[in-house]
Amino acid sequence: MPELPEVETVLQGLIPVFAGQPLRKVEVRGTGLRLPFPKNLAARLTGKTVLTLQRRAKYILATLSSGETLVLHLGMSGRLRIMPPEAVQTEKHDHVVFHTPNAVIAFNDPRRFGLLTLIAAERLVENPLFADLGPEPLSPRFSAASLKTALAGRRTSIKAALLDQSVVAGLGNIYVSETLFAAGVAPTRPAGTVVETAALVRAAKAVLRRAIHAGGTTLRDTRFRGADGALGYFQLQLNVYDREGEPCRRPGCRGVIRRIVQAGRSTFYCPQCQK
DNA sequence: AACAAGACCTGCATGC
DNA sequence: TGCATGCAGGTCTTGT
Repeated sequence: MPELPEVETVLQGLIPVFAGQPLRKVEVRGTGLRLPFPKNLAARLTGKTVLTLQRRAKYILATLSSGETLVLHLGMSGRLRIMPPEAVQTEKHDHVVFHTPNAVIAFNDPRRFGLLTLIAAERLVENPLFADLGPEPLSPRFSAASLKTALAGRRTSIKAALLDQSVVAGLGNIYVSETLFAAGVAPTRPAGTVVETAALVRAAKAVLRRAIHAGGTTLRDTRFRGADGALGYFQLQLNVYDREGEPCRRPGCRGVIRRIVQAGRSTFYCPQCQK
């Protein structure tokens, strides 16, 4: 589920039921996900109030009245299931369950690539999870000039470079393919040779904004019925991702979408449109 | 320093 | 039906 737009969608759904709320009870099942859970996790959360909620890259950050920040990453398969207190259901792979006065929120993650930890707020930026993150793609810090600098001298493919969270923080496998298509850049080009950084930056911002808009629309009316952000994909028209063998959507283009594997991951592109 | 490959997990679709 | 294979929206570690 989780690239930047999906995380943003989950965050927007979480804010009304989590921000400002006291954690009356927290259930922790198992010993951890990608990283072990912190010691005494349930005790350190119980009775604390969630002060603010924000997103950084693909992480959700909840500052707590204890001075710690609850850090959440959805990995590949993480979901937050928001339930009214009178209709709580437990599911397989529910790892942490938060109880607030108005909602019960379950962090469910079958593949367990997700992450949930606590970090002292003043030490957040120096934490290894965050220290090397690049600029937020929707911020002015992600610009043609900054991308040019980040790509300079790099011989890996532009596809792999844009997936690198230290180059830009939040793009994932779907939106890198969509960005390269929108910018007309072939995914195999060595990153350091790509001069179209202005086009790439413009494309990435546009693709992400559209995706956030689509995801947000879906979430609004499903918030209490298993909102999971994945629904957003039903609304967003993808131009290349998962469209191998299908015709290019660009008007007048006779190209057929191809799938290749780069750094172990699928890349989709139109050989006619992307040079 | 930068890069590709492997590792971590479970679930699902496909083909025999 | 069972079984094997390959695939999945991420990121960290390993070895070159």
